[in-house]
Amino acid sequence: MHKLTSKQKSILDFIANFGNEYSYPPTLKEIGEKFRITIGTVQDHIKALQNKGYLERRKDIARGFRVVKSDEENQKERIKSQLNVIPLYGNVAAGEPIFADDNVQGYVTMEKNLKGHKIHFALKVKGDSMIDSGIYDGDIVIVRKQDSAEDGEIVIALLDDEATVKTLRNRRIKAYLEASNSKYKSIINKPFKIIGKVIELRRDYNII
Amino acid sequence: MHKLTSKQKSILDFIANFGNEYSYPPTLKEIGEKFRITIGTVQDHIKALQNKGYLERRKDIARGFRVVKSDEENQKERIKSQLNVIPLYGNVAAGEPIFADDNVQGYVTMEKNLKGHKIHFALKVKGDSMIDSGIYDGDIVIVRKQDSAEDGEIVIALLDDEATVKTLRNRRIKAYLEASNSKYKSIINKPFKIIGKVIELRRDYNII
DNA sequence: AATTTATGCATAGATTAATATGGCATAATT
DNA sequence: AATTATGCCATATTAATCTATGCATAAATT
Repeated sequence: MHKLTSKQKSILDFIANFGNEYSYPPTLKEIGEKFRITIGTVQDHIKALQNKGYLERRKDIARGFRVVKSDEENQKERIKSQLNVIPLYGNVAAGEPIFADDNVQGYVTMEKNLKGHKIHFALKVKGDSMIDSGIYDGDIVIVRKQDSAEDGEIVIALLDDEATVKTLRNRRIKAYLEASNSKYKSIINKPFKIIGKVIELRRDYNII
Repeated sequence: MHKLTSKQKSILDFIANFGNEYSYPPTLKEIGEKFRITIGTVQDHIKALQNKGYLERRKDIARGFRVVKSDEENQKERIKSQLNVIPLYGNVAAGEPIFADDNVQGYVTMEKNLKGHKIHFALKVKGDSMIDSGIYDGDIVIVRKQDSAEDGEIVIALLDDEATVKTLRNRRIKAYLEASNSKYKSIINKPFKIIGKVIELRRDYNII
């Protein structure tokens, strides 16, 4: 891959980070002012960056830049910008509305895109009924809201008006919820409602 | 706070999300085309959004929009700004330098502050030797670099030039590494070096 | 030595985009 | 009933921005 000159790199960085302060890319003129060079010179640099594949640009479009590649720092910034901040709900007591604002204990960040653009939330796991699936008391599960799931998927279900983490069993005549702990029996004869599917697990170890 | 009409809200959303596809805000004309209204009408809507405090705009600046976010949005932004982007290393083969750039498989974000300001990295777990501690093959552990740890803490240790996840046992005469799986024996008579301590666990469930 | 690349200047012209006005109709609010 | 806000159009003007072109020099490359 073509390497950038230091001048080109600093211009690329400028373009990439301009949006942190404003919310739009710079114009040629603004770039020129920053580096005390004329527009014509800026054109040349831009052209070089395009040729080297670091920058895309829409013709005749004001501020029509798009940074394709960039250095590591910029990549990190971009990762940050693609994060989703989702609410973390605590233990939901029976009868309480699950998604009440009062229940928000904090916020968790997750990478979006990969996991579809549906609505997500996080939930703190209570109890050890899923221990054989490696989900422990106090773990945090990230959940995608949906009202159905496949056999074997770990779901959040509403049971007796309480949110609970279980494995969904869906293969026979009737769907039921299965605990991943031999101490617990599967829940077969109670009605339940699936509210989401677990897509990620987080566990914090206590730090001294 | 003034409430938005549905028209105003959809225009605000359009402006806010335009940058997801491009990397710059739209022009008045582009907004107009989207909603099949003329520029003059767009002007009116923009003015309304500005008056209500949802949108800022630079005079005479092409695409000079800036969506002013609600309180909730701002809080999320603040959370994002306190994130740390750390490298994710893959399985480190014997003899290879652990922190080589070539081994970086991606990046993971973590909330900083809480966990000290030391240097962190992430590692993909290979094998099932920690299964009884709820750490599975393919899980990602977030590690804080340090060269010692307390009894019972889960550490990343360098053993035969390979990075491995184990529980540190440190209570008797001699420290040793313990697997969390009855199939595996503890590693007592080999020299090892602690390179970090596991502070967080992440597990992705496959999404359909 | 010749060529290419990077860096720079200057300027005219074309195009894009924002602004300024004025007018009209309807719904919501006072 | 009067006022205000909303929602819409049309057009002329000004400002911002991009493009095209030619020229110059030093450094790196062939």
